[in-house]
Amino acid sequence: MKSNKITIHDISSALNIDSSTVSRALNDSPRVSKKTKEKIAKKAAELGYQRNSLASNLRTNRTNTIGVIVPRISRNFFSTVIAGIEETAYEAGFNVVICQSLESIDREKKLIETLLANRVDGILISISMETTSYEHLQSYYDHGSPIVFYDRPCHFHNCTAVSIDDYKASFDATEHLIQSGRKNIFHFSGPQEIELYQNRKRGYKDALKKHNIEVNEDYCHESGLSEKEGIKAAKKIMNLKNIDAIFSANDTAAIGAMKYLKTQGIRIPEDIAVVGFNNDPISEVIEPSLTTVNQPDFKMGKIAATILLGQIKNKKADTKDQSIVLNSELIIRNSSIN
Amino acid sequence: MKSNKITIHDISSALNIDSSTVSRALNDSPRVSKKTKEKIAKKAAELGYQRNSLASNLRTNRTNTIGVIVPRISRNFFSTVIAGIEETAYEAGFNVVICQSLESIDREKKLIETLLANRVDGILISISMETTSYEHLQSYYDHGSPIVFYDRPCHFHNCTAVSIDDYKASFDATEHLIQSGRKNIFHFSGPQEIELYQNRKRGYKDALKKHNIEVNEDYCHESGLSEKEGIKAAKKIMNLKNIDAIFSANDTAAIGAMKYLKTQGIRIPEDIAVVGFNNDPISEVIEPSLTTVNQPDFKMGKIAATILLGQIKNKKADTKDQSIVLNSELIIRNSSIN
DNA sequence: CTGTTAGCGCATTCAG
DNA sequence: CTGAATGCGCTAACAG
Repeated sequence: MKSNKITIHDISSALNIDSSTVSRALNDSPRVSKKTKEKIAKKAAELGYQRNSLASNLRTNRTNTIGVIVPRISRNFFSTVIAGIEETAYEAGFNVVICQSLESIDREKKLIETLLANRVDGILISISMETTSYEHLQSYYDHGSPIVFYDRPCHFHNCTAVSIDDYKASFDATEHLIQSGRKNIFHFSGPQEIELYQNRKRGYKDALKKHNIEVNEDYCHESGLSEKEGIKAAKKIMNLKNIDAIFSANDTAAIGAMKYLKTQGIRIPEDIAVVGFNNDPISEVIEPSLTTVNQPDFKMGKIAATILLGQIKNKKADTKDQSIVLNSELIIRNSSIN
Repeated sequence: MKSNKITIHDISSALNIDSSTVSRALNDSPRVSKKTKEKIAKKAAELGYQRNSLASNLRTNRTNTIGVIVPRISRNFFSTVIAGIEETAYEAGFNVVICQSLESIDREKKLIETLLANRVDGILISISMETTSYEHLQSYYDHGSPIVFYDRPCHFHNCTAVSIDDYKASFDATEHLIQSGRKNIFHFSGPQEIELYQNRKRGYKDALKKHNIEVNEDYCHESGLSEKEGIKAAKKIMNLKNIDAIFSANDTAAIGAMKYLKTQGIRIPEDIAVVGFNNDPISEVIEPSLTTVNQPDFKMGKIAATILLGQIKNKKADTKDQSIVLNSELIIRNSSIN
């Protein structure tokens, strides 16, 4: 019914202590005696006081909230990253606002504006697949609040980016396929405007080169990362006839492809070996023959959040780490290709 | 660098128009002439003015934000509900704060407190599996802001709940199994303190009764809804020996069970037919023999959000709809059990 | 249609 | 250690 209209003034007058002291006590300022603090805390509880964070935020110009922009929360990798971010933020007393760009640059722009308008103290962002320039981040950056990129690396001023070494992971994955006897390796890739996909493709190509395998551009399928796209790519593979392995930038696409290939009587991994990127647990359950580049998801969230919170605290310190690279791990699920 | 310190006063003094008029103009009040509005809009753009919503929120005691509590964002059903909520809210100019309870009542409590502290204008909640009483919602409710339940029905004051008819859907699903010749139907259920699971179990039992099949309590497995639990239940089924069908309250559990059963040489659906609840798209792809109760997810989000926004607008109107029931649909994926 | 006045609830100077 | 005074930026009476 009636909103809890208890303010610091109510407890101030009830106790005959000035509201400024009450404010300090409630914020656990060292400048208030323990005794007074206790008295105030007790009264506050008694009256059912709840701080009005809107007022507090206005006054301090801080919201104790970080914004997280994620391409899509339903993707397991991202929801696990979010779990890591939340754990870290909650422990530090920060709130988390999660927004999904749905891989759309327009939507991403709007979200940034909204987060700016809501004065979040910092942003963690994994840019959308459509994002190739960062002007829309500029206004936020100018505002002075920190931005940390995760998963999909970016170069924007000297903002920190937390990611794995996509080049190396791709190189290793491709080399793994080569070492298990494959030569005609197809690659599912994404938009080359995005650094992540560039790096992965480079890793793929360089592994081929190292082993003196000719790079065939027809073997690279650039597209989105849905199961549907995986199926489309698989059809392309069927037409090529001689493909004996797939290195996919994404599990979902890989699963779609495998599903289709199986319907065509292809045995996996015997006929075509598959390595996917991103560790979706369904792949483990459903496609035990899918070898996977396992990315640190939860850990990535924790680390990215920790860095962001650090930057929020030392507003001044502009000595930001340029980039943090985490290790990934190749999980080989089916021994038959070893 | 410097935060955009442009306030309405800056544009007020630049134009020699009082700040209150500026405020009105910026809010598109009908009480300001079109001419003045244009002049103000132009100057605002020129100076790069951005409203400080913190101040606005403090003044109006509204945040134009709704809170969404969801058990787990990674579950496809929920992430699609969220998509529906977001679409509706964004169109209406509202922000959405998504929080996951992770099925924990403690966490749910904290989230409610946080949302209350952040003065969201309304809450959409699908209660956690641990939630059997609603005291923790009381403080929020007392505050006067509306709460709408979705998916998992609740009776809390006269708050609206949007859900499907779980009883009927379960009845139909079970009857479908019976009509395809099954008699020993196992049921994966959840905590019976939760209305949703009660309803589903009732539907299951009543369908059996209607067809004069004895209800065997040993055939009901009450537990969480993970794949792991599905496997556990499947082991129980193997011991029972005579089970020829499963009606699961959840796709994920059903998939886990199917996976295990297959490893045991059980053919699905020939030996054991399976119906799952919740429409996880992976089930369609991966387990084409899994028949599913298809719930309206996106639509549910849209409807729940629309109702909540309506209640936020007509603060006074306490004539809340008690409950909204949406239709579900049985999607039969494998014709062999018809 | 526009200006005047007065806070929203809190945190932070500056005094003591 | 505590009190008095001030204003964050905006909006909502109330006038005119």
